[in-house]
Amino acid sequence: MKIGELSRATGTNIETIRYYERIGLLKAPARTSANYRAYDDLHRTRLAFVRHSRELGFSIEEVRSLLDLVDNPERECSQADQIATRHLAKVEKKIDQLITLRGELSQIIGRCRGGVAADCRVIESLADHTMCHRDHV
Amino acid sequence: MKIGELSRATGTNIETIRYYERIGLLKAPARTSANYRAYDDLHRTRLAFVRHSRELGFSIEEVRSLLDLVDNPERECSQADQIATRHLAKVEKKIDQLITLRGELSQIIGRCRGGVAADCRVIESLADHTMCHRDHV
DNA sequence: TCTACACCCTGTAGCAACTACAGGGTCAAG
DNA sequence: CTTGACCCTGTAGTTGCTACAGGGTGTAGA
Repeated sequence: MKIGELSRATGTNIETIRYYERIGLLKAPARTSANYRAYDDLHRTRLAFVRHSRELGFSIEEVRSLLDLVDNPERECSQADQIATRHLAKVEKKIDQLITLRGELSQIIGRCRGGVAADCRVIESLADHTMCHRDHV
Repeated sequence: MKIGELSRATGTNIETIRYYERIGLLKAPARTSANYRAYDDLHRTRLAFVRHSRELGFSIEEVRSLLDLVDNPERECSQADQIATRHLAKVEKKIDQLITLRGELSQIIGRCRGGVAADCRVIESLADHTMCHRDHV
């Protein structure tokens, strides 16, 4: 499988595949006589794992740790669970933050009654943080 | 006001203030004889506006457009409203995505029953996207 | 007066996680 | 024999900062 096929098979940008190889997330594949990368099914599986993990929001370093567990099946599963649990906590925190944000934003937008910028309630709200009812990060 | 005072007054990192000046978000202030930046209250207000906008998740370019409206008070307020409304839509989309993500993650985590990585359901789920009930980005 | 220390300056490099070239080589079809 | 699709390496750009390195300035105490 050449890099273009792997790219199509996994929905991953070619540059991204090469990037993953460069940072050591994917092992370097064999090369053809023309120096083209030649991938096999194991590479495809591994890349799919990486992509899926990334889609779920795991960082590259987290993916690296997860791949480490894949490569060492005798190790404790609890490590994977810990990574996932911590990530879930981050996601939940982010959701909370964004919901707060959404509240602030709709309040600010709701104040707009048209006219010129000089009288703009949106701009006024942005200038004056004390108008906010809640804190935001 | 020297940069350190402005930094404390607005809760902004000194490096960040200089960065904002470099990218033209803040106007370059006057300098003292020792070549120190000398800020006044207008600078403080402007930086507070920038910080608040950034806290609300507006991009630097969006902040730039908003500042443009501040500097041209005769312009239509609807531009500010448009920027904010578009941003709100982005925030709402992100919330939806994260909620989907949260669902996927808790499902994956819920499957963990301990043991070694070879039998790990978390890793299994990451390897096999087809187990997901919903799509994720 | 010396010196310690907090503060300021510029310029550049680093972070995450890619993405986008530039400038070349390879290979099969028409 | 040329066109076009594909591949290669290496480097620079993206966003929004943050972190130095290697200097200068200003003031308080010994």
